[in-house]
Amino acid sequence: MASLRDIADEVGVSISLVSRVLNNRMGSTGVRPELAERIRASAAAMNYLPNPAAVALSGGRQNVLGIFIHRIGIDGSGTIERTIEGVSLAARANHQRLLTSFYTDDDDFQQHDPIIRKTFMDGLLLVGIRHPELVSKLLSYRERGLPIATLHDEPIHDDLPNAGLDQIAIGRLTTEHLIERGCRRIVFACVRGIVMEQRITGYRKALRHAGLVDDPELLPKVREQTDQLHEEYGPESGRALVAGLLERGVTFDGVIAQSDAQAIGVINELAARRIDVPGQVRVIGMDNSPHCLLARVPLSSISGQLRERASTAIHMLLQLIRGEAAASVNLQPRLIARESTA
Amino acid sequence: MASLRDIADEVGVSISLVSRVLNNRMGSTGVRPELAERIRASAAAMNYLPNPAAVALSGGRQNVLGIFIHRIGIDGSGTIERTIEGVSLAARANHQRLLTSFYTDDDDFQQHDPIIRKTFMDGLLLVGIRHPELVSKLLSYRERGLPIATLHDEPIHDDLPNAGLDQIAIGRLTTEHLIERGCRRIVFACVRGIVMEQRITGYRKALRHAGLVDDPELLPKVREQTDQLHEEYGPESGRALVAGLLERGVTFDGVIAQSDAQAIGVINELAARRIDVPGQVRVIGMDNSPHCLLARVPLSSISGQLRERASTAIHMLLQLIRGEAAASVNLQPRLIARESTA
DNA sequence: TTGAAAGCGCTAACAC
DNA sequence: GTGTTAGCGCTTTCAA
Repeated sequence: MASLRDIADEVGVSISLVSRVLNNRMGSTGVRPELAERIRASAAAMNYLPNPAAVALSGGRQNVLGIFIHRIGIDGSGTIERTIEGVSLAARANHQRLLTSFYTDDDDFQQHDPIIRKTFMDGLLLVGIRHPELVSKLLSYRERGLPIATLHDEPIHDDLPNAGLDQIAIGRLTTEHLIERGCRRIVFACVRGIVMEQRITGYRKALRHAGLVDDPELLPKVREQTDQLHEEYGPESGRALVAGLLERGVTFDGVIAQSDAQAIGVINELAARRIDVPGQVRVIGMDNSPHCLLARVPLSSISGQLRERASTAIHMLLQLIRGEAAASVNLQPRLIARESTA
Repeated sequence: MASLRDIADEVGVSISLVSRVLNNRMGSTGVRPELAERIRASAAAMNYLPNPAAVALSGGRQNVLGIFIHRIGIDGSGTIERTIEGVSLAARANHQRLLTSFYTDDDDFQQHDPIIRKTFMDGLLLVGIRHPELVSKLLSYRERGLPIATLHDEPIHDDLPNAGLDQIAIGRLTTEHLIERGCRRIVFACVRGIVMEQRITGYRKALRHAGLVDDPELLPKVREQTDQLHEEYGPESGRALVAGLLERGVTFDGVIAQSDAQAIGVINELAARRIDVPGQVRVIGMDNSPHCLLARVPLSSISGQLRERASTAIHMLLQLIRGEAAASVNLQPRLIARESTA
């Protein structure tokens, strides 16, 4: 574990000179190029790497980003997996270490309070479900100088930049896709949550543009008894949706589900009733999860671009840390067509 | 950001005393209880928390564990997700911060070489697929004093303790389960990899115990052209398996797949051939992934106990860090029966 | 029972 | 151009 002192001794110069050379912090003055070269060579030869604790202690950056994750997406959608991987890669590319932690709710988040400080991390990235109850807490961290960015569906506050997804485009693209494939009566499943309105806006836009009617019957509410978000997006919700529609005598030739699991529930229920997918009804899901390939009919879906969003979020956070401004952005989703909408 | 000096000033004692009191490092001597109390009270009031960089720099622990993850399990099996979550919870419970990173192969792992040092972490936990090529590298880190534990299917080296799974039990329990449900000719899919032999041992044990014949035809090799492990465990491998068996005229009434995705491929192919599951053939998967509930017939499976293994691995690593010995262990898998083996 | 002082490895202001 | 010095916040010996 070579230190600056080792290099200084070997080259025969002072520690501070070595530090300045290796950090390119020469201010207005210079170094003799050949000396600088010898210093760099020695550092390389000794496999020198700054002691992060010492750097941090002497007032510098830590090069540590705190990543706090709330379980997102339903089990198996791969959402967390891809997000973490994306964050991890982006952090590595920017020479940042990651301090990862999971939390389940706002109470649990508060437990982390002690370590949410400048002494533990340079900035904080919140991932997953928004917790509006946390806003004041978060703003107080920010007041104390800790930069914060989020990776949520929607920004949680104007001052906390977010890497989101264009929710209107999700509604529009999925609907356009089904229209293109010949659907005329397209069901758009409605779950609870802040993004639904925008998705429906996109849905309606596409309908209007194609000159199709916007029948309220085609906007059925998915209402599981439970409060578990997870179940509202699960396969059972899809089965119930189909059952409800058919019971009410609603006719339809396309279904846009709010998750892949829900879409698979839809497909399974249709199959149980001998309704062919995609022959009689086309079905599309959301998330482009690994489930898509395991469904009895490979499932079309729309991708949340999680790796890209993760990378974007990291860049935003780094901007904030550098003292630059950063604004929320919404990435564009990408539609992946498979057999279920063929 | 209160420091020891702030507390010392307020109480009117020296910094070193405060340090010793708060760390309970009084050696053989003592403090006046009431003084200790005042120090502790002051620390609490000031919301004091040690500066981790300073602690690390002055030679103490960092309370940072490096977690290096190789993508494991097939996409969507939730393996990584559960593992990370388990590791994260266990680390938090033990007041350890987590330094997470992903790697894709041994070359990529080497890229991390610079930060695999005592100055960045107290210990290293390797998660995912074993890379035997890395053993010498890992041992060299260990020589330099960095404790290492692994969370692999199999230990990678005698000196690197591993939190594994009883692979014989996997073979035995799945087979016993199918026998119990009345199966007499049970197919056991054979993929490549180090654990297969043990799983087959378990399979044979169960057969023998039930007095069933061990027909080599029932041990078909899954051999995708590709080198992608991922495909060897994917749904297509399951479809191909069934197709191959039927082509060869092999009769069977049970199938044990090596992953849930493979099992779903098996079920889908059987369905395509109008063979009823579980009526004519019972099928069981492995991993107890979220896929199980999305299959057209809810899939029985066997759980890899990832959260428990993660916790075990963290404890092992902490033992090593404390200078204690730690030995590899194998946890017991747990069978979850669902409709596909009813 | 308590305090003083050195040192962990680094940065940055200032002096030469 | 380069070196000296102080200091970041803590732990730990040693002295009182």
